[in-house]
Amino acid sequence: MADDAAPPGAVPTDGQPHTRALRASPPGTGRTPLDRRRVLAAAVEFIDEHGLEALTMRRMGAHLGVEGMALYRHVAGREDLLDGVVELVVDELYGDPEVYLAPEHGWQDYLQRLAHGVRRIALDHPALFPLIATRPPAAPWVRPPLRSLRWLESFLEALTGHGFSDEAAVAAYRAYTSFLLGHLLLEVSQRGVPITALDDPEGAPDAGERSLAEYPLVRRLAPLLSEDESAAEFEESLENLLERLQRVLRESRRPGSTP
Amino acid sequence: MADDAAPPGAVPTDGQPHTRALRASPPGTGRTPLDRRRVLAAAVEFIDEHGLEALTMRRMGAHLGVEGMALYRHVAGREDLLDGVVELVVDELYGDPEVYLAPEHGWQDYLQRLAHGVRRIALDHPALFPLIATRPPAAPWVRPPLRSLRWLESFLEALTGHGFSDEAAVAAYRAYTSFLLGHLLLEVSQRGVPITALDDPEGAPDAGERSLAEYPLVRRLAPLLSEDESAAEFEESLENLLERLQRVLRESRRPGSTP
DNA sequence: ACCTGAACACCGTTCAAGT
DNA sequence: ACCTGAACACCGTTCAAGT
Repeated sequence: MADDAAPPGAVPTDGQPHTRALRASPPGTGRTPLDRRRVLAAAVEFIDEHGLEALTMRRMGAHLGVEGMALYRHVAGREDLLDGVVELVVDELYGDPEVYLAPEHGWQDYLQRLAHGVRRIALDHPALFPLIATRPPAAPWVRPPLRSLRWLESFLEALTGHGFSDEAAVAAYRAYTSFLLGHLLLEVSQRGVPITALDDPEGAPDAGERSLAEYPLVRRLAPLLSEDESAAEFEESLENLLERLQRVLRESRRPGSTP
Repeated sequence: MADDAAPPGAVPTDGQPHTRALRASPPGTGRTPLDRRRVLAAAVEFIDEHGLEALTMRRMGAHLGVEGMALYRHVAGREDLLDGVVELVVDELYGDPEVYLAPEHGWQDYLQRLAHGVRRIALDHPALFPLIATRPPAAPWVRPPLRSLRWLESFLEALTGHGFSDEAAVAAYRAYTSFLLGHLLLEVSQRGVPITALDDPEGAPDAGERSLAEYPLVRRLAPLLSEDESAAEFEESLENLLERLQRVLRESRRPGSTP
């Protein structure tokens, strides 16, 4: 990611010429050799641009200026490629200063920042989010879209560290992931993932537009239904979830029942 | 849907023998000819049994005792097959007496019955639910897992008919679908969709089991994390959502602010 | 009317061969 | 060390031909 430039502030005395990586391939072509990271990054780019179902090993090769078969040196196969793509994209979270940098402002702040970080990823890669949502996780107990033991650990740490019981922390993890998954999957699909194929047969009158006569309420509320309040709804549902967790926390702290 | 039986109460005088459909194919084989419905039903069966990625046109043909190419007479192609499968499964809801039969017991009862109906579908067809969740809907405004204008209309009718404002009804639809989608997708994927291929290389020590040393909290909470409280969590989140909607309804009814 | 066989373009994947 | 070319098994899909 950051290894194509000299370390910032380093004096250029280590004798590594800038062009080194560039002449590993047939001299004159000036193309740096592939590696797993570059293949995955190119795949993310490709999917963002053309959608998931357009991705074939051969087309990925072409996108990288190489035959499709060359990819097998860097990924185990198509499935592994997709796993790697999901991992790469989700790992953006670790580098997101909005999620990570801020010091300790309590568990609510933590959940807020994490949720917004995941949402940013979803909106940046709408065509990829269904994959993030549905690929079987690599480790047990991990629930998409938080696809790693590392985030699970971090999540549990944040909550138990702020007074949540073990049970409450686990329940919170489940409720939180459900919320993120449901909301973001629908938000992303609503934003119309790029027309899957080249099949937009001109001004096709939207298929169901005719049958709208049978659904008078839908027709009457069409203007409302067309409004996109995703962002506000996300904030509101998230707030609501946090309040619910807050309540759980308060109640678990005073085991009696009187205020 | 219900046209394979005589109308209820009709006298059997229309002289249509039971065996009619059974002798349309090569005499002696006794196989009734295909139709779209049967193809779709067989596909549901096949996916339930072997998983999504095992479904190819050729294998579907074999499953029906026919060459794969024969299917093209009844479905437009693989994509259309999958669309049809999703539609067929979701349409089970219309025939579900637990969802439909009961008379009017208010909007909360309606949302409860509908939610449980959708959950039953998800649990009956775990391998299919990701498709229900992610296939682009046929009509605008429709949000999975409620994949039809008919349910959207019914939903809006139930809420506006019980005092919800247009805005509140639409917001409720969005919150409700997000909840169902997120919860059920995770519940279904947690139940371990059948091993995708035949690749379960013996007692593979669960991949991440070794690295558990790096995640002490996860390890400590492993027993809790392994518990499956999906059903209870579903009920609780649903209750919570209904209470939230109840609050919205109350507030919209007395536009002032004092109780 | 409904299905089959052959054919086509395109897949994923393997592997010997090139440089 | 890294990529290419040829090959294989399997796809989805079309269409003329069978019954």
